[in-house]
Amino acid sequence: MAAAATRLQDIAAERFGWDELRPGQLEPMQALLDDRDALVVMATGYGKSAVYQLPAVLRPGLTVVVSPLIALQADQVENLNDTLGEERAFAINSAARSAEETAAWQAIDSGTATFAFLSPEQLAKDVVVDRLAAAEVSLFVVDEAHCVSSWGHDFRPDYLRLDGAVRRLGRPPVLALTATASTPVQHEIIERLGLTDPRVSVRGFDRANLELGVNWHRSDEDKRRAVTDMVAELAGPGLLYVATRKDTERYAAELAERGLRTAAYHAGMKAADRHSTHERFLDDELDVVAATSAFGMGIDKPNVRFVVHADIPDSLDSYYQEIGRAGRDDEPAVAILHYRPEDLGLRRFFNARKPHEDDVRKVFAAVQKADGPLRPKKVAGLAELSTRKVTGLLNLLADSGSLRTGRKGFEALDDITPGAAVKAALAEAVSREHIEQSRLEYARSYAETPNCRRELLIGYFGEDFAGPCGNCDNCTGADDAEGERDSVINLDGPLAAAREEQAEQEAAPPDAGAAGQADDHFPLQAAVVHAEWGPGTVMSHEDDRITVFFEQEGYKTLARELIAGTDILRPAESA
DNA sequence: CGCACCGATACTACTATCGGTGCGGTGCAGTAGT
Repeated sequence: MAAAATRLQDIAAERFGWDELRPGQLEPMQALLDDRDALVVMATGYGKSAVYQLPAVLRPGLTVVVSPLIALQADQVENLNDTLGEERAFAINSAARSAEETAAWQAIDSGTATFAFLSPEQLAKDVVVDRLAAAEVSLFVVDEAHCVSSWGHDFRPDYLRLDGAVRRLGRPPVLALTATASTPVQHEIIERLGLTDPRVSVRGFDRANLELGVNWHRSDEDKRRAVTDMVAELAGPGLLYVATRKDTERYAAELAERGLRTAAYHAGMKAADRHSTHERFLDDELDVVAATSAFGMGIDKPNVRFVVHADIPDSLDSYYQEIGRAGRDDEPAVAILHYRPEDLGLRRFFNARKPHEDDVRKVFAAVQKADGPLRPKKVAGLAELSTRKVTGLLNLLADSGSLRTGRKGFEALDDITPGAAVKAALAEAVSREHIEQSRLEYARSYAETPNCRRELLIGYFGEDFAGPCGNCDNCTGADDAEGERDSVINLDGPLAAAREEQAEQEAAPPDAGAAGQADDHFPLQAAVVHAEWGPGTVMSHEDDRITVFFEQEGYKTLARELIAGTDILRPAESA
């Protein structure tokens, strides 16, 4: 083991110029080299990419990297080819010119390519998977793996079909990488990608240099004024996240009037403008970008001094990811949420997208009538619906137990009636909506808690952190009502030490039992069963209650008093 | 779900309120047209 580590270290220095591998990188690398799957949750900038780049170069064959954005793929390809000093990384996507595409496939076919970057949509195509399978695929990497959970269910359903592609590629070891994943999201990534006994490493959850705060507002007007005032005063560069496209432009205009160098950013803007804003922000030519959630993935800028949210995001997963773009240089930075309970309404609206019963019925009927398994595209033709919509509905029908998936596509189970299938699918959709709502409720509890915000935030990610942290508004008693943010007291000593320890802690796999402080019967991360809500995992402890993530219902908070001495909640029998 | 906007109404001269309507995020891929 020690010899292998030394060898990895040597090659890291020789091929990539990395003097030292960091704690948390070596173990998953070793796992991959031993043909074992791995899940790595690591802050951006810490060196996630190294975890696959090194094993990819060491092993013969092709490493397939699934990456959600074409722009991100282009950056990764360029960086790799620069570092390696030869053309060994290629991207396959719709943006490529045909000559580039031909060259990429030739490199893959002939074995000179080491890395192939693709979107999940590419891997939904038989021709693509077949051609990759012909090259020897020795490693399968899913970058930004939280997208599996956050986008797969309705936005980009091909994310949920990646496990099929992995099997058809000969089941190489799979590595899932992300900067943000709460324990339920980690579980979902493991399940959806079909990871087997993965080596799980979680690094650097606490960002102690981020000062956390929430400002409450009664009216929308007050909130807008406070947001503009705050952003105008804070030292940049920084990010202002808002919920709607219109607001990005509105805030950008108002801040420009205050003399700031600003730009709006959202997905409806022209690609050239988006690119230019991105570049100007990285080059310190902008003080603040007012953006929707479209901005940020792939941004690794060290000196972002603040991330202000004018509207609450849909979950703490999103919030943590967005504020995580501040203070990467470890210098002080602020993360302030401007909150109105009314803002939750928009998020509820976004969560409440239910499928139409008729569409579900059509899709199930098409699959059931077929002689053999069908691919989504084929079903889409038969049901006269878009492939994307059909893929989502097929996933839903499969999740609710009416369809099974194999190498050749979807097949109906023999004993399911269309009525039962539709009913189960709609129930599954309701369950998903409950889970989404409960994630939103957790975000709300962050906004509304009178206690240490860092404790709550880190607790959401399944780690044990006992506040007070000394660097959030609730710990320092910063006066929110008057918007005074100057008199922040920094506590040092034991708290700082606790943070150090937290950062260094290598978390156990999510299903490996107690990772935290023991409770009488329900330690953190313990598997439990509730009489009504079914199986779940203990997520956090508060003084008089515990929070559990239930697989069918999402997050629920239970009063200790009410469950003590009853059978309502009990430890799950170990399977 | 909440908000902005519009036109109607109410009932009195300028402004207020009500009900209806439309809108709201994230990206891929593939195709049509310059």
